Amino acid sequence: MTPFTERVIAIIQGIPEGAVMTYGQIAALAGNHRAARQVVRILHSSSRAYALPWHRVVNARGEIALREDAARNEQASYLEAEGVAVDGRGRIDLEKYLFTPDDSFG
DNA sequence: GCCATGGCTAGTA
DNA sequence: GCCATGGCTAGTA
Repeated sequence: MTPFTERVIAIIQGIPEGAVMTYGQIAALAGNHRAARQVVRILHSSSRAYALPWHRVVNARGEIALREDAARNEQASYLEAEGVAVDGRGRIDLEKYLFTPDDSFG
């Protein structure tokens, strides 16, 4: 486990219920703003092992990024269960739901 | 070589 | 729509 990966995992574990973060935002916070795709890889391979709230991660446009319908529906229903509104095309309003860790430190 | 991205540009209306 | 990106991993030697 590299430091970058550890930071990504810690950041994802810190996303609160009812909020989302983007791949690029997580990568930037972990120290490399260009490593968004690595965040994808980590989610893909480590979500289960680390019990990550994978459903709270969306792309920069506020859309569910998963390809398969079944998986998209699963993510949408997890989000809605937490109070995050998802429209028919899998879009989330980032103005409302984006979690920016800086907020916590007022 | 993979990948659940992101940012920019061309092309349409 | 295109394609550069980058940390990681599988597969070979």
